[in-house]
Amino acid sequence: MSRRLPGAGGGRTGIRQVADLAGVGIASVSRVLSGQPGASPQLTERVLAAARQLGYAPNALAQNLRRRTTRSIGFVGSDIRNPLLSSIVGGAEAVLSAAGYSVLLTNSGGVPDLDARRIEVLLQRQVDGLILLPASEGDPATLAALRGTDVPIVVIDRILPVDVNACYVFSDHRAGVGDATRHLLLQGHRRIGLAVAEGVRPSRERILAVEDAYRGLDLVADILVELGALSTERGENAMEAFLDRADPPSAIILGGNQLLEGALNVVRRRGLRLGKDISLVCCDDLPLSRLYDPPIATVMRDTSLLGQRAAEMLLEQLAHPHPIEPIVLPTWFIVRASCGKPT
Amino acid sequence: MSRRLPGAGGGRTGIRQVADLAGVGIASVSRVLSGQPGASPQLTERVLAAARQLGYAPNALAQNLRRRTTRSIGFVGSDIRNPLLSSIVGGAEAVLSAAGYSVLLTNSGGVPDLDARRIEVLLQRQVDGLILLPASEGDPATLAALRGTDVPIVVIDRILPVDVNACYVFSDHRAGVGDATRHLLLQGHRRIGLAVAEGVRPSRERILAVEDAYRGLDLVADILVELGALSTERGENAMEAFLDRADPPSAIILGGNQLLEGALNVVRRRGLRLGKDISLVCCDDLPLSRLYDPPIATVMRDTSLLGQRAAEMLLEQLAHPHPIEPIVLPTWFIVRASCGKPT
DNA sequence: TTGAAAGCGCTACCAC
DNA sequence: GTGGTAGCGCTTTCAA
Repeated sequence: MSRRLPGAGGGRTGIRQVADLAGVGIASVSRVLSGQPGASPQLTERVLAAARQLGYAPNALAQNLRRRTTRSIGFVGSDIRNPLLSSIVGGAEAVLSAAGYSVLLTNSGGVPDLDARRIEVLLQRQVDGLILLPASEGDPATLAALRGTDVPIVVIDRILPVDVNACYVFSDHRAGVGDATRHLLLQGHRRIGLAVAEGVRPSRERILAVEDAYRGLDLVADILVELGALSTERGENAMEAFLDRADPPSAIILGGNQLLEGALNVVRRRGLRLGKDISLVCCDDLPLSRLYDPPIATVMRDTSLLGQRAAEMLLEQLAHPHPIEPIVLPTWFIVRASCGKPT
Repeated sequence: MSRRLPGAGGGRTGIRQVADLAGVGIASVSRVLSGQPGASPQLTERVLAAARQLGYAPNALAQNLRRRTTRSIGFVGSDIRNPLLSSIVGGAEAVLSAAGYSVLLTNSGGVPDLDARRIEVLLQRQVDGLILLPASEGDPATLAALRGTDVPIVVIDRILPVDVNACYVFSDHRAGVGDATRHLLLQGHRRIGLAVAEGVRPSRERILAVEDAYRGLDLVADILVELGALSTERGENAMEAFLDRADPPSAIILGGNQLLEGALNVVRRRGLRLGKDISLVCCDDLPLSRLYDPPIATVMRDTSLLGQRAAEMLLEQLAHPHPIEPIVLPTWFIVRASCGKPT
């Protein structure tokens, strides 16, 4: 029994209305509008006219349910407010939307448990794929959620257990931090402080890079590591921890731009001269890093590209799932005046 | 042992499988899992057990199609890479996901035509509502797309024609810029350069605020306005345009943090001393603005709050559509050393 | 209390 | 070529 009211305001305009107005079957409407071959010019014409007249747009929900694909992907990150993440998201969104995909964005705020929940929601929503930059690499709930699905997963700068079946896009943190460390060592620094996040790949790589650099110059590694979150406060704490030691490092590498502001606060507060009393290198850029006085030496990378590559990799997997080698994108060190010789 | 092997058992686990395993009808499964009253304890128990055993999660697509609501909202912005936008998105996402909504994020890159397309896509995807921060206020395609829908729309810092039927969250740009201008005038500045984006509410408000400030002090307004995009290059151009004049302004207000880096480049290149040779105020913060030498005087606002309020307003409209007054959130001026007396 | 069945709006198969 | 029609997986009457 049809419950469509006659005239305006009755039912929403669906494929049925278009078919009626054009005087054809709904199958034909579907075919024409989805550009499938095998419709006569005049039928095509009639359908198009009717659709235009009604301002018809297909209900993606129904299409998706039927087609068993949503052309949407889920992005799971910790905090979009972080310029790093937003740049990655921006890069990924550009590629994905150009390919006709929509991005479902979730923010866990760094709470692992939320990561898991958000992933479950995304999977319920039948996303076709996932791009992940989780706060932690080992959260059981997150891993369980991930193991329960078949959709392609691309992970950025994290390593998940093999049974999760993900693809990877990494930054070559070793290159940039290695160069930075070598520079510091050649300047004469012998004890280096390293403040990094806990339990994620970039931190491990950075620590290894520093160690390697010592070794490469036949020096005995003398490294102080501060593990913790990535935040302004943490930047302050770590910096103070380094400087309060009886044997403070003469150079410090910050494993994240979120730490920079805090670290600089401490430097100022203590009246230290950057590049003289203490040398500083920051991983990842900030808009004014280059213009700071003195300019902040930085380990750079193209974060937008990181997102783009992740998206491309996902699209590839969507088209044709297959095991694939991780992509490794470059980082590079830019010497600036925040690094100087030790006193 | 709840994980199903791929391919095992034939069909994906749907409500049907749960019903069969529990030996009940699918209607009962639906009722139990959506927490509707009127199911006996033992039925509930059986269904829950079966669902758990199969690792069943309802297909949100099917639910949404049937319920005619998706619990998703679309966010349309120009560039998520802009810290301002990412902070707004972050605030909105937090509120929305806490309320059970997902966010579909789109980035137009500032191309008005893309704004329109993205909105159409979101509407096809049946989002329940829209949060907009469009690049332009007057793009015909965008407005047409917006007029074609009934979903609640919340617009941030833009004004759309009344026939679009949107709700608004504004920043009180006049307060902050007014205070900044008064400060500059009281310092003795008489000619002020203002670099703002073209054709959007914040720019109009800022111009008015500057004019009002002159008037309030019984001064004849002497304002130079540079209209354009918001980018580093534009910051350079605008700054050069101001400084190249025969009668350059002694103080400059930048209507967007995207302009700051470019403006500072020019200041440096020309060897000008900020706060002495030229005074500078920037609208919206950057992580290192406060630590710059000299610190950058800034018109502040809580951008995350902007996103939160927008989200809350949308949720309100979702629950109960009704005309509602715009929300206006504060901005405030923070004097810093980049402002000084004119020479 | 429970279940069968009618769709939600669409695609794709199959017959004409 | 074209148009019925059977579902996609779910919710929600309605009847039992």
